[in-house]
Amino acid sequence: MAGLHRRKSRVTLHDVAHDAGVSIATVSYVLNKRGSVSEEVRKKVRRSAKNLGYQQNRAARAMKMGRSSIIGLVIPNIENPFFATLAQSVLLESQRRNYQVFLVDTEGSHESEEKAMQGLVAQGVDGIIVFPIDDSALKSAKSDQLPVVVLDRDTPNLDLVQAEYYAGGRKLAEHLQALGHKRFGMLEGPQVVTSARDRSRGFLDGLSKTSKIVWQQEHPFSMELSKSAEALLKKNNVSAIFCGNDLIALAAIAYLKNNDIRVPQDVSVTGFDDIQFARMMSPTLTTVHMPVAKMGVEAVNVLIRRLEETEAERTRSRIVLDVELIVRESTAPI
Amino acid sequence: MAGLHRRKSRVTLHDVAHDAGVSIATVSYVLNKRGSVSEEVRKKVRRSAKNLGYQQNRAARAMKMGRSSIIGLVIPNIENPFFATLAQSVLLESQRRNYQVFLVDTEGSHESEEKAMQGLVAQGVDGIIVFPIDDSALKSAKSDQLPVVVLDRDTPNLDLVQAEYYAGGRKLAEHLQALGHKRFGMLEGPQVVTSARDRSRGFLDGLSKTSKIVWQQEHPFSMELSKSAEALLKKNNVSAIFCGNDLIALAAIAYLKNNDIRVPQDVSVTGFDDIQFARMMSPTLTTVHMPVAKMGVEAVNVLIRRLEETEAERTRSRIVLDVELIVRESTAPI
DNA sequence: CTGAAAGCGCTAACAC
DNA sequence: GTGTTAGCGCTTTCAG
Repeated sequence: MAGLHRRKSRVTLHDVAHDAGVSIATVSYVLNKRGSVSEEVRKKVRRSAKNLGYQQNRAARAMKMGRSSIIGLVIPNIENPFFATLAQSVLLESQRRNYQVFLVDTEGSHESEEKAMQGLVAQGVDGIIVFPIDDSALKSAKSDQLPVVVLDRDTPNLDLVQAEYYAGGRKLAEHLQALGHKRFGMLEGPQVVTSARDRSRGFLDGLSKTSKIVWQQEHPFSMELSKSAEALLKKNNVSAIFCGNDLIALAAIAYLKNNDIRVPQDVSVTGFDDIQFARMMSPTLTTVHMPVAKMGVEAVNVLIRRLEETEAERTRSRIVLDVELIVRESTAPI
Repeated sequence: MAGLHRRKSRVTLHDVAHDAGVSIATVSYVLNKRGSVSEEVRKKVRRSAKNLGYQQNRAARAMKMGRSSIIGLVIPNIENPFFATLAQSVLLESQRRNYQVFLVDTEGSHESEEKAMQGLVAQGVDGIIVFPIDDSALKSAKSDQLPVVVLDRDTPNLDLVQAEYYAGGRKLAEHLQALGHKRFGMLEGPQVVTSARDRSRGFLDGLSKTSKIVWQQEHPFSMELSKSAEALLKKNNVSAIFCGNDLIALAAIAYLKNNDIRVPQDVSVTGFDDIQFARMMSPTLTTVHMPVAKMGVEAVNVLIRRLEETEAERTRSRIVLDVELIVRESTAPI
């Protein structure tokens, strides 16, 4: 049991062939359900394989076939529940379809994103699904080298899966105005990111002329509230606050409460994404539900379709999923 | 740009060798900093490699070397922030040390855990880090086939990294009693899991004879509160509630508040793990801080050490990390 | 219906 | 110092 740990020379096709008294080619045929092998030999081979505990050497197979059945998934930060859910759905769908996935967390750094893409190509992945930090070029995404599916950020020439951010922003504006709100604060996501920009645009476009943006500030998609954001919140001079995502909203609400500004009595707050926790916090969060899980599944579908397509069918896919306004407790009539 | 997507036959050693006018062996030597090659040739080779955009074919290398520089990470549920943080630390540490990682999410199913381990071995990973669903055997963990590091659940013969659960439980008991609490409810984690059992044991052992457990119930490590748990909470007949982890605590608090039972005025609640959100909710959560990130790093260290060790040094490592009581708002004097 | 054999791209003896 | 070469384990064409 406590034997040595170097990869023990595993059972190979050769061993199985020898054991079954056939050639390695035959074994390969049987195991891959290819070619025509008599039922009799078939059984014999299978038995030998099982007895010896044969396991295909994927590296060898990958090398021979030029395909590894591995896909790479690159995301900015797995600690963000949004990405956790996304990763989970990509993982499960991939497993279901017999692909393994290399997960790379870039920690929001362009440099590691760059390196990750390179690294994955070197590793011989068949394709990559990437949720980029922001819209900046995505230089390594040489889609001519291998298929790349981009999540969220629209990138020329690459397959895309995203959600209706603009519509989501509008819905929030309409909802808040229906409650009578007229003076707004905005803690937007980084505007260098399309999806954040679209949310803001949708929100702003949804505002009527009687509504007013009292203050507006960019904020990282994170729970660490910036000093300037705190200063703005403290002013307590708006009746509703639009936040770029749920994490920002979460942080804002916590801060407001600590400063004796009640949510939603004194100020309404909205999020975006609808992470798991949005409905567990208090007050529960009014937000826009993102079809994260579906995004993951679609991304895998698009990628695998691309991997298995013939050249003729090449046409960029662009999948845009619906979002939904989820009204909870953090917003109330003025 | 819109070229075909089959893996374009990549630049190989041979191409570089040809371009540089040397043999492939020389190129290999240069690129792997092995053997002795004159500085002149060295430069020439590097230039050619760069020009042609050479990228090592890892599959071929893996096959030749019998080592893939890939490690497998198996966890029950990446959506649980605890595991997200863990995964992140494993990912980063692995990347830092030039290993890629296959992440597998077993969704809490023994069957997929089993399959995952098998699959990873087949894929040719060098080693596996696994956070098992529970203590049941972990049958596929043939540590004689490749190194396996187990997180959290103590498993015979396998390297282990875990935390001081027992001590954590005790600290909670002491803290609550110091606040004057005497009547307790327990929403423990699944007792089939050692780590959950240890938390409970620690808590119970930390109680003095004047303290009383009014009710005690097992609960999955999740935010979906069970009906029976709700019934218990509703009774409102205890002054403090021990929860198996933060998620349970989160759900319990939300439920209590919905039923007009105030936390901590009417009842104190404690969690375990100290996930990111524990300090963002309201009330902020008193809990036991788990050194998750450190666990991940240690696991990678142990695994890689094992991968690179010579047989002689084999000795099972068992790393137990300290935990820390974090007092926040969800607990108060009676 | 089955087998022999040619590589996939790479590393590392071993020659020169 | 540098090149030749033998495989790693597998798939697949081509003979038989």
